[in-house]
Amino acid sequence: MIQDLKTSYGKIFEEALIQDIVQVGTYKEVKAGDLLMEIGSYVKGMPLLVSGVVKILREDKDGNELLLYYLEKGDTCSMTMACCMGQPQSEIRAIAETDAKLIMIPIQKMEEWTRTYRTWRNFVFESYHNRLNEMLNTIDSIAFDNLDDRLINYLNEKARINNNPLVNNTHQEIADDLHSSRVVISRLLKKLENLGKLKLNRNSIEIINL
Amino acid sequence: MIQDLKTSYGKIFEEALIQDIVQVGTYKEVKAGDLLMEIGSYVKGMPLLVSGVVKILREDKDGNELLLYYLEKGDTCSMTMACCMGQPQSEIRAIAETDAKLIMIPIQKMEEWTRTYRTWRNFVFESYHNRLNEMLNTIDSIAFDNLDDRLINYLNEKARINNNPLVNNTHQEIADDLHSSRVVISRLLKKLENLGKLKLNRNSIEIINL
DNA sequence: AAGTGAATGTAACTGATGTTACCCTCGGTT
DNA sequence: AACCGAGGGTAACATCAGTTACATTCACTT
Repeated sequence: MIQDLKTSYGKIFEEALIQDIVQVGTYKEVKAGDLLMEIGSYVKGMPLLVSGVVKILREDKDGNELLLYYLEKGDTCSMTMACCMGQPQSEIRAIAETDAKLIMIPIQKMEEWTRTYRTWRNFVFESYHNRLNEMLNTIDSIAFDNLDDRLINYLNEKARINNNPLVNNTHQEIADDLHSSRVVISRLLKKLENLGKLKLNRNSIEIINL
Repeated sequence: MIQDLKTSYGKIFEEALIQDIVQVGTYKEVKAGDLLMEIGSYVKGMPLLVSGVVKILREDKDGNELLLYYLEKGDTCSMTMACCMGQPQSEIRAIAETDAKLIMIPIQKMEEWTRTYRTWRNFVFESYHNRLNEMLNTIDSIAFDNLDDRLINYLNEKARINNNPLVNNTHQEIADDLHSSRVVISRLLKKLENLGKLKLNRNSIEIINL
């Protein structure tokens, strides 16, 4: 655990803080697809992502999802921090996009470290700030772009986080993330294929030039 | 200024912090419609809202706006805080919705007070947290609701912040805030009027039961 | 080989929203 | 009184996205 910590957070956290984290944090490995946090559930700890990718989802009244953004190495869940502010229940769902390793910090430490460690304070602020910016991007995308563009962005982002131009998802899964329907996504994907921008296979999509 | 401060922030800030704010803050009164912050502009200070309402807008590539949320007494602009994190330029536009009074804090004080004042630290965290939640609401609204519902919510919110069931806006202004078009808003408003939910006048809308 | 379910392709239709065009009315100005 | 611009009403149409329905293909099981 200490090795993972130093690799991912060694540059931003001071040594004493790293030691503290090792003391109170619990190491956790999760598999792709694992549910890390559910809407309405009580937040027990704050996750520091060491490796892998976690996707953060919002749900509408009918139970349909919408992808908000991804967390990557060095990120944490700002929503979780809310728990320290009298909002114990999660507003979002978190699912491991890939296998991932993370360190869970008991939420009681939040306040204390914010007081005592400058680097922790900065980390938390920066975290909030990054999440606000991601939310802004999400809003831009939903409010200003048509579905074609959102799909293209989605595929590019997916390829980026997995470091692989072959996107291993079904049309249904993509439709869920974009809060659309399978038929619509299939239609748009076919259009993009006809434009030579990608190649469709069963269960995967090969990005050519989006 | 000190009186305004105590009224709006006396319960959450300790006395010493209030004194500090009086020392370095500058008092400012603005008129409804005044531009407080522009996209791409450099952030000079952090505003503490003492009275009135400020609306926060996002803009698309064609220059059309979208209302993100309102700031009210006791709120501050989280986006502004970003300036302390190497993002000097504003991502949003802020316009006084009503006449408003605010206190501008030099951004250099942010770091210092975050270190020294527990109440300031909590205020900043809570601020971020509130803004994240408002962004979530905005996303829900854009992604999950149709325009009818967004319009209804908009009118109710407007009536709430102005404490007046008579909404003094043209259809064009509403269309701008909702990132729609005048014709569409007129159409929906007329439908709501026919349902007896409101009454349309020139330059204003009377909410009856939304 | 036949059966099965998931994934995908596709057509036809619907509904919500945006666009264009033109109208009228109100209030203030010339 | 005549004029004018802003605000608003409305029709006709276009477009995007969602829905329904059904066919096809593939991988895997029986």
